[in-house]
This record gives sequence, C-alpha cells and structure tokens, in this order.
Amino acid sequence: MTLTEIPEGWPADEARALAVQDELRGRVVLDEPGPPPGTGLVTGVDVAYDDERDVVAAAAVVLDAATLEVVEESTAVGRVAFPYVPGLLAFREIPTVLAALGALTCGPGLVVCDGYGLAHPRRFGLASHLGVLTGLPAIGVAKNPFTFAYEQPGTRRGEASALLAGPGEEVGRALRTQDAVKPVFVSVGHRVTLDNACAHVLSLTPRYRLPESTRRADALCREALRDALRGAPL
DNA sequence: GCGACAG
DNA sequence: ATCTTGTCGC
Repeated sequence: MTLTEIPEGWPADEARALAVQDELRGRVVLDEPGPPPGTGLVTGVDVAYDDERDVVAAAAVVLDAATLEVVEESTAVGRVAFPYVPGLLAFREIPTVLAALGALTCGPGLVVCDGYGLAHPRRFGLASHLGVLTGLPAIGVAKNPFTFAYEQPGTRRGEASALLAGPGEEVGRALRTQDAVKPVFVSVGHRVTLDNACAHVLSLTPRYRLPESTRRADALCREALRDALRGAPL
C-alpha cells in the first residue's frame, strides 16, 4: 500500500492554516437543502492515528441510505499532515480522507464527518472544509459540544435543542438519537440544511447513538491502521 | 494572564 | 484521538 502524499503547499503552521480557512470560508454553500434523507448514498469518513509513528489511516464507507447496507468501502494511509490544534482539525485529517474518498468507484453522495462544520470558532470546521474541497454535500456529527452552549434537549429520541455560538446564533443542534442517551452535536458542512442534516442523522441512528456511517468508518480506519503498522512497526 | 478546547 | 479490565445488559 502506498503512503498518501501531503499536498504541495499544505499549510505548515497555524498562521498559514488560519489564512486558508479565511479564504475558503467564503465558498461554503448554505442555501441548498441537500439530498433527501433515506434515499441515495451516504458516506461516513473517519481517521485513526498512531502519533508515535506519525501515521494516520482514513476510511470511507458508503451506505445505501434506505437500508444502511454497505455499498462500498475504501481506506488510505499517510503521514500526519498537521499537529492537533483545536479549530484546525481539518488540516490533520483531510489529505488522507480525500485519498480514501478518491479511491471509491461510486459517488459518495452525502458525506458524514466526525466533528463539526459551521459549529467552529471561525465557522469552518472539518465538514465545511471537506465539502468545499470536494463540492459534495457534507455534515458534521460530533460527540462533544466543544465550546458551544446548549440546553439539554428532551429525553426522547428525535428531540433537539440549539447549539449556540452566542445569543441567537445557532451553529448547530444537540440531537438526541436514542432515548435517554447523551445527544450528538450536528452541524451543517456544505450544501445541506440543518433540518435536513438532523433528519439524516436520525435516519442513520436506528439503534445506536452515533450514525451507522461513522461507526462503520471508525471500525474500518482502525483496522486499516493496524494493518499498516503490522507491515512496518516502529 | 489562565484555562478550555472537534479528533 | 489514545492509554485500558471488568462488567452490566440485550
């Protein structure tokens, strides 16, 4: 397996990364509804790291949105392209994720990311960044509220409350995907509406807290990392 | 100035 | 993210 190259000109420091976010932010599209939930294809992407060896593995798992059956899977392995800095997560994950998406033979449809889109310090999280670079509709589903404020949503599956960046600025939603289970934090990435994004997430969580797409992608990228490290330890 | 901080 | 045993429940 070949190691994914870090793109030429990829930001090497925080100042350059901030400048890139500043420049790409204007290309986010927020006025398209996005694909209707329960139809077409949905692709989950996720990455796993080995910081000791500086290796990252990414996975893309394409699901039939109606049945949640796996349609196609792909992985990619590369060198970590950026340190972890809150607010700059995308620069760490995107090169390898793009390689995994590029290895698919079918169109990904809606991309579901682990993390945020609009709910971001500069309103340009991983899901927005990935959406802009690929042109694909994308949403973010995070396990934590980051620094944002929210009221605890109702205890039943499907209930939601606003994720607020400030008084009156809704950047996402705390969405209960299972009865009495901690909510997930959904935000728009690119070319999808927040209501639509939440409907997709509910459609992807018939049984577990996290979307089936991210659960599948999470398992696959861990496996890919193990396999990659097995071939060349230390 | 200090702490918090998606994955 | 990752480090980690047992344990409770379907």
